[in-house]
Amino acid sequence: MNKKRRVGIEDVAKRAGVSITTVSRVINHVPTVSPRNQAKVEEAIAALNYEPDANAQRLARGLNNAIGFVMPGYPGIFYSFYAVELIRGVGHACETLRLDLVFHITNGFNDLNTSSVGGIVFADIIENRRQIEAASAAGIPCMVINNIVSDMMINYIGIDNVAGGRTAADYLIQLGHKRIAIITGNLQTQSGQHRLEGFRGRILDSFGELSDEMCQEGDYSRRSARIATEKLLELPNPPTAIFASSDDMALEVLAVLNERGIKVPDDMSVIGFDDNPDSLYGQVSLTTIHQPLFQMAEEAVRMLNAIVLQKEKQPFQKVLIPELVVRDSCAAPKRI
Amino acid sequence: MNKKRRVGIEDVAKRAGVSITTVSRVINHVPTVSPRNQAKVEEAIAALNYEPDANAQRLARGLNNAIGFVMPGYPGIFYSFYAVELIRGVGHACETLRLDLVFHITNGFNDLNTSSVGGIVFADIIENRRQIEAASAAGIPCMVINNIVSDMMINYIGIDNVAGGRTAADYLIQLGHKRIAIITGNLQTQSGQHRLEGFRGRILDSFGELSDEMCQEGDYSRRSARIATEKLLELPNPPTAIFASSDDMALEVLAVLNERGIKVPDDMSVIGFDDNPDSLYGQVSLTTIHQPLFQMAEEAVRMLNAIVLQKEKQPFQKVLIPELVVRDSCAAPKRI
DNA sequence: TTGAAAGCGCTAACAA
DNA sequence: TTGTTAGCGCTTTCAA
Repeated sequence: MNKKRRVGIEDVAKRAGVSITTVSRVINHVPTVSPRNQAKVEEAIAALNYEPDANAQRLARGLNNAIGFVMPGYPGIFYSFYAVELIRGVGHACETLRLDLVFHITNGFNDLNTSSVGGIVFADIIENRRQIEAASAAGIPCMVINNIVSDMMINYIGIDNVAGGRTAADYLIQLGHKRIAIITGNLQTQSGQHRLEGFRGRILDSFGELSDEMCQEGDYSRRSARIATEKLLELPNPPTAIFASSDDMALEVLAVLNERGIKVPDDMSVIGFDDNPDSLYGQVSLTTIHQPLFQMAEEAVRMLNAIVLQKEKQPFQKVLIPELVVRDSCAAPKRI
Repeated sequence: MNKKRRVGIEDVAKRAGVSITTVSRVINHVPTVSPRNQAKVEEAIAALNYEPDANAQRLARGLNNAIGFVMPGYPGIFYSFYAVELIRGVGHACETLRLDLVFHITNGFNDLNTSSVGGIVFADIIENRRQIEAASAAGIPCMVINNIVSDMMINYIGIDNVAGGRTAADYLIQLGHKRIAIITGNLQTQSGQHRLEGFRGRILDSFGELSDEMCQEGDYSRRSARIATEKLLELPNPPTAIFASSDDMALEVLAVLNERGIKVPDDMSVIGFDDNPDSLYGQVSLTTIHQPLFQMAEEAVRMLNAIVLQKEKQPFQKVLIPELVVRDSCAAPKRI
């Protein structure tokens, strides 16, 4: 209820002694304005401290320079390195492109206000498939981050988590490990499933099987990593290497090992996934799989914007390959 | 550029056989509509899958059901428990109040698009004083979170960090400690300054002075906490207790102590600040000072919205008191 | 190079 | 209880 009448385009026009059309031209950098008028208008804008009304512009233009960003609101999401990187990337891109960022944290069931944005970025697909379908049906371009979507014709940019899981297993096998365990991520998420799938595939290639005891289900939380690690250590024949499906979890694995006096990498190799800078500052720096979350989020916004402006055509689909980052937490096994 | 002509209020009116005004009334729950027309309009809305255009509504109403949320964009902000709690709180409140959340991560120098929001929440004041002044001058209600602002007539909701710092020192003194060190937060921030101020005040009360060596400057990063802890431990006469100005930092202190085989709380007491759940899962759970960040952010949005709707008058100013949470990382000193 | 005028999709007096 | 109509603040033809 901004009561006090804001200064409008008409005030500027009056002061500059031109029509509102000319003022509009100056605002929008339309070149056909005489230097003389240009200067007068600029003076007036500065003097009156005029700012165009974004809503009126959007209405008149029929397009929307805001993009929506929808994140699943499951508990703990904000404590993850993952979510925070995405927010940073999206935020940065919007800043650069001068787009308004309309943020939605949602459980996937409430309605999105699609009319206030030109396009929507969805971080992951969990419970919110319906929202994506509704937005698409309403003609709003959507872009899904961090999910490879094969059963819907939609724009996405994802990470090849199968390749990532495979890379982790491969590295450990190359080092000579034979008893390699995985602590999975949340298997409700595609990333959790795919990392396991890639890991299992590589293990099967070499050893023919991945035993149940070597496959502990986690959910990306530190707590689940602790429980899984303890189970692994209590095994009659514990693993010589552990692949934790996120750096956060790997850090907890490291903590448990440390508490029990098990040396890394001498007595146990640990590999993570994410390349979270937190994992650099412990006693041993963590070997991990790097995934470019920030860049992915940034590119998602840039491409979505191009699509909204019809400078790019749909569907835009891209898969990024995560890469091994060797640091200090893995070595050849001392025992077999 | 949502090309395809969306279904508008006129289409609904036509189909329902009423005027657009009546449709508008239904949308806005104006009670003076006959049940008969009400039903017809509702049918038409459902059939056409009509959704009102948020921009047009805002323009016509002259008010804005979106609020802005401005966060300082300094590096690392998103890795802090602090920032994430605020985002969660603000996000949740907007969800509840059905407000659009326009998110800005800013260095404090670029301009804010004030015209697209009804009010703005500023998380902290760092470099962005100018933005707050500009928005206020433009008549946009502002609410500052986590800062007690005495030199500006502005709405704020803050935390009494002086009291928090004092409480931490007091608890340690009560336990019998005499050599108590502080690792400060970023002293550019008010919270960093105030926690130090409160801590120092209480120390001075009991001991008359706080030596330089017992006061290590940090910046809320884990790295700075590590460096500070190392300095403290190398002292000829190290402290028996350490107050870290954030839980994140306290966790790093714990990590360093653990690496050196120093037992907590037997050989060293450690107290943090925040009440970050991460600090529950280590070997010792952290004694800390709880600050209600989530609630603060939520209330900020709620009050700001009330102000925008002129249901509450300005300035709204409130200070929350942080509280001691006793867990396992502090005990009476064994040595003096 | 400029301006008049017709909308953009909706709300809110006002009159009926 | 309903509909007519004048805006909200801007962009964009179109004609000059």
